[in-house]
Amino acid sequence: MAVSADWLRGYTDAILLRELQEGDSYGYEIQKHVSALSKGTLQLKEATLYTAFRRLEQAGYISSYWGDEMQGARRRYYHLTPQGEEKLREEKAQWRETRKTLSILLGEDGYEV
Amino acid sequence: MAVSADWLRGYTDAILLRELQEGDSYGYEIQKHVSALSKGTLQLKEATLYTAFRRLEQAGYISSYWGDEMQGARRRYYHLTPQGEEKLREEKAQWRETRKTLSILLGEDGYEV
DNA sequence: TCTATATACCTCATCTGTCAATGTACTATT
DNA sequence: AATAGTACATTGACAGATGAGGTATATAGA
Repeated sequence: MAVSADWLRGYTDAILLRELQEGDSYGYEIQKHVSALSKGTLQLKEATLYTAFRRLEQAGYISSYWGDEMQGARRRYYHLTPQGEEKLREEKAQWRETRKTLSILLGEDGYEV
Repeated sequence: MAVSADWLRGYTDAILLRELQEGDSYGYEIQKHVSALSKGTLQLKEATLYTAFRRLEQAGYISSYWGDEMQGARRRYYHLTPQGEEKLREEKAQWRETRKTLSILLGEDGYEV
């Protein structure tokens, strides 16, 4: 079952920041990695991906630079800034809270309703 | 920590359907109940609540009727339809999938990254 | 009596993130 | 020459959340 847009909204930023925590990377690679990690259930669309990168860079959470590929298509690499690391910590805390709250509200395992 | 808008988006419908699974209810009561269950971390805004009711009724997932209050403000009660029950099952399955996927992507407890 | 608070519902304009569609450009394979 | 893969980018449309505003009843307190 695929994870749809509305359920994804708001998590995109956290996912991208988390990916960059493993080291600098670029759009296409991150897209493939997320797809692989999620076993294909989450397919970040290109437009979503690049809009998110713009947003995150504008906010100072990531910075970017062009790779020096000698052959093949050019790549824009992204780097997690200290503010981005802090933001990621917040987003993860937010996720834990949301997960707990929704599990309660939807009546899931281990949480009393 | 409060659950913010973007993290909530898309879950509203599921939450409301789940509330109605416990029996017919009305906006104000559901709002208070959700707030209590979530220990105040999730405050459904009125506008969000009522637009969601419209959406759900239009889709056939709930039906509504006016209560016969003899005193006090009038109440519009909502009732979960069979289609709504089915929809709730789907939404809960979707939530389990989303929770699993995001826990993996954000590198949480028990899931390897 | 006047005021504030709680109950209870409703609508509209605005904002924001997602995404289909479209475009550019290079490389490798058939 | 055609097809597929890599890689980035923009734009307009769409949908859900919400601030701000409005309506109405009931009760408690100054």
